[in-house]
Amino acid sequence: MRLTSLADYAVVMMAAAARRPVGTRLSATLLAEETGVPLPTAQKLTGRLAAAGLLATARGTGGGFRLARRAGEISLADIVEAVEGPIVMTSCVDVERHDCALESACQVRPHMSVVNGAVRGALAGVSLSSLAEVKA
Amino acid sequence: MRLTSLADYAVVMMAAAARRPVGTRLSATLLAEETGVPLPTAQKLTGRLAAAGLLATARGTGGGFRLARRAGEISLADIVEAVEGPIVMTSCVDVERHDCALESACQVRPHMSVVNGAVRGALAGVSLSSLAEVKA
DNA sequence: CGCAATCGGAACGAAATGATCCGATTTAGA
DNA sequence: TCTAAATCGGATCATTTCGTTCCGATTGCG
Repeated sequence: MRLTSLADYAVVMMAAAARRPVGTRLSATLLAEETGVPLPTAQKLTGRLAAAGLLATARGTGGGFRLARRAGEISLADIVEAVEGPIVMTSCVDVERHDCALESACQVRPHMSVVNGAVRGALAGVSLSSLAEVKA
Repeated sequence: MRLTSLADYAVVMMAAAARRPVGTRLSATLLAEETGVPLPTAQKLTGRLAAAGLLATARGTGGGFRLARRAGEISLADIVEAVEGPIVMTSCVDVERHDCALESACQVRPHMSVVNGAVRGALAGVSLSSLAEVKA
């Protein structure tokens, strides 16, 4: 019930990126220095974030990346899912993975879907722009 | 952003226990057979749940355990915390663990507290009695 | 045309989780 | 009172995932 430090780093990096003026050219090195995240780890994260469509990348010398969408259009859930994969409380909720010992007799599963939606909603309700604001 | 299978098992076991009439004498063996959870794992879980005050245990031949409180007074958050420890999204939220690279300059932390509360609230709002109900 | 700087993926090591086993404690019955 | 069965409790070991690090592919500039 805690998000991995990878996801934690990703959130901090994205917030730092959102604090820059839109269109600013960013690099993994820059964000690593600014956030204190180890450079190799930052590179790994940018890769995942780009693969998820949250960052638009450009290779080459003058390359780098920028936010693919406005900060207000990116939610905390998007970032977490980009790094950790789908948000699912239990494997029961995952699409077609019947490894429950009780199979269909499991009475808890339908409730889990509700809980899952509530948790995901809590994360989806927080936009990156609000995270970039300086104060609470 | 997913709870461990240990916590998953614990929820299923507690739900199975809540479905029994109040005061019924339960054992780890019984719940293991009913839920399909491996017996040693079930024993480990009952230990943690008892240590958290969710189960009242009795040793000896006629021993076993029962719910320490009414099912309506036990929330999903209680179970998860009993197995996984405190619910904290990031280490920042944890009490006095300043290992953030940015230390106090981290602008994201105050927002995390809000998110943390929202997620915890989603889990605390689900009681064990509702989980024990047969239908969604 | 060569060089520098960047992203992208692959391999390694470490930590935590999950499953298993054995010992300590307690009560029921003889 | 003593034996014995049944339970909880803690300690040990394999497995998986996470986290870090390193190296190759690609692109733009001099």
